[in-house]
Amino acid sequence: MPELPDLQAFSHNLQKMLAGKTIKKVEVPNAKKLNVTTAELDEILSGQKLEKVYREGKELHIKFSKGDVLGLHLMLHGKLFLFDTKNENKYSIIELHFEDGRGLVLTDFQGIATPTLNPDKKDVPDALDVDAEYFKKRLAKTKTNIKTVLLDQKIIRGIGNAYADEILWHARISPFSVSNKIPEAKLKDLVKAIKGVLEDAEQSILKSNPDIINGEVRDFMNIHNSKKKQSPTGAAIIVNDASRKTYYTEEQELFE
DNA sequence: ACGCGTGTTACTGT
DNA sequence: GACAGTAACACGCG
Repeated sequence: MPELPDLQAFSHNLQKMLAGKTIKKVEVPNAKKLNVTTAELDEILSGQKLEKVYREGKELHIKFSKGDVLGLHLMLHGKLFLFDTKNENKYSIIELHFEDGRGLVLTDFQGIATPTLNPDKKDVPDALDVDAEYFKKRLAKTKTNIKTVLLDQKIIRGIGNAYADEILWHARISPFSVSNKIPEAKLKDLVKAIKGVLEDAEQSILKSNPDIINGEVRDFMNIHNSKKKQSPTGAAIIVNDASRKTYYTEEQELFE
């Protein structure tokens, strides 16, 4: 469930709470897709000091003193918890035990959240780094609708279903617009909306939940919000009937 | 109490 | 190959 602003808030707080701690042991009760063996992971990380936690696309990255990085992808339901001495949370995927006795656990009842040791560098830009020029070039031949593009991690990393709707409303672009029909000026609005919506959301989350490291806060969202019937400017919010719901209004221009 | 929600991969079909 | 659509993963939550 967490999207980019949630992950951004988590990384901020994990950094505050965990930087400087040294790994005593790593346990991996359930990570089918981990790219190294449990023994290798424990061997490599044990003794290293946790230096930094940051977000890359939809992953959290934990950087250690010898330069190794542990990537955590929370997928739909991954949750992080801190614990004293022993993890009591169900559905544990991976546990980092620190020398002071405390620990960090990633859980996922669905079992699909994934840790990765030293994930490959991606050349796809992060959502907070794109500019209009990039979109113009990248979308020139793309006929897919713009919402699908925002969700495509091979084009732009970090945006999920809920924030895609929120961003497109702010840019006043219909989610069903054909990507290569969107005029350049509108692509500029889109880039501004991406940064504005995502950065404002992170601030809202940290303001209402200063220590958050899991879950999600969505009550401030204006469009992708089942409790709201109208946009802030008074237009009726329309919800389509697909498996991934799209929320939008007639205020958004359709390019086709 | 029961239906909704979320990311990714894998697959079919046009 | 581009693009659309769907299922599966399986439970917490209101």
